[in-house]
Amino acid sequence: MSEVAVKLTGRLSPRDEWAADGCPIAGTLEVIGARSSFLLLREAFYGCTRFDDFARRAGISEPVAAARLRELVDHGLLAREPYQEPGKRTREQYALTPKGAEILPVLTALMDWGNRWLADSPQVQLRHRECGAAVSAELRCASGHAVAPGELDLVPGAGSRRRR
Amino acid sequence: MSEVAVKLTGRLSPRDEWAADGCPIAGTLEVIGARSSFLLLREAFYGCTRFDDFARRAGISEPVAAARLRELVDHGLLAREPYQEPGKRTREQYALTPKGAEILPVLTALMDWGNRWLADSPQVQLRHRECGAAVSAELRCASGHAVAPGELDLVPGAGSRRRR
DNA sequence: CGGCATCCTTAGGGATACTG
DNA sequence: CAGTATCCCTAAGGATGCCG
Repeated sequence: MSEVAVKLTGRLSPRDEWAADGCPIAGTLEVIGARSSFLLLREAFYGCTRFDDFARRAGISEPVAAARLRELVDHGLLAREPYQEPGKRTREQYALTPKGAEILPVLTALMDWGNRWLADSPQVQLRHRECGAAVSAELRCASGHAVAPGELDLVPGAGSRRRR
Repeated sequence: MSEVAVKLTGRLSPRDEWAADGCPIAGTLEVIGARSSFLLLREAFYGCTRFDDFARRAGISEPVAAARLRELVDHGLLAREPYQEPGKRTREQYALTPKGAEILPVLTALMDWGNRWLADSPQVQLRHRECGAAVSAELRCASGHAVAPGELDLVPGAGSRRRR
């Protein structure tokens, strides 16, 4: 069995101090790493806004849904907002913030991989509304080139600046 | 606070039977959903091959590393292979398979989000070796268009066919 | 409808010590 | 070096029931 040439070879090896929490991947997992968090975000993208729908469609119990939704709100990925349909009482809804909306590539990449490699799960595709073509999360550089895994270097330090 | 226009509006709402395991996202999480699995895969991309390095650099204990590595091997994301440096004894190494290599967009998307939104984690960037530009996981359709979140439709059914 | 309180089970994960 | 064995703790999560 041959070795797969996908390592980010070259000058990449990060220092050992990169243990768990000193890395943006690990940091992101601290925020959305729970299974139910992924599922709730999935439902948010699917259009869920109400508590009951979140719990039912994500297939998780209400206490868990309540806890995770609160976490997501506290971390600023979802915003809880009152809304009122004419003639009805005030209700609460959960809506994605820009910070939460940018999780979409993560979910898309997970969906892509599942579609390709999991034989027992149904295929689900995102499509570009204008042209109908399948959408996936692919590696691109800022210059617009499609990037293969072997063409990557890993560099520490400042890249795009943080927003908040 | 205004609503964010990022829902995949249109004819998207999946049926309720989409509970946890009937979705490629949930399916993928069944395979790599544990925190330590992500971290081990991260290290595999960073070039780790040996057990000790996996455990130490991922910052997890040996028993956990052993359990997760076995899972990843069982699921076909890593391959355990004997290798031998000249004049030394045989050793085992873990190498990414094509199935495992395709997790890279997931990790890249997680890294992107952490770089942008987590003020307390160090910035780490992937760069395109040829041109030096920053690499990210971005949404593209098969026709090559960059796709904004609001331009998406979700469709069930066959997309790219499974390999194995 | 949108939760919270309580109780319980399981899975993830750390520490330590030991083996081939 | 590459694990295993044991023990224990904590977090994730389900079930049920109650409340404004």
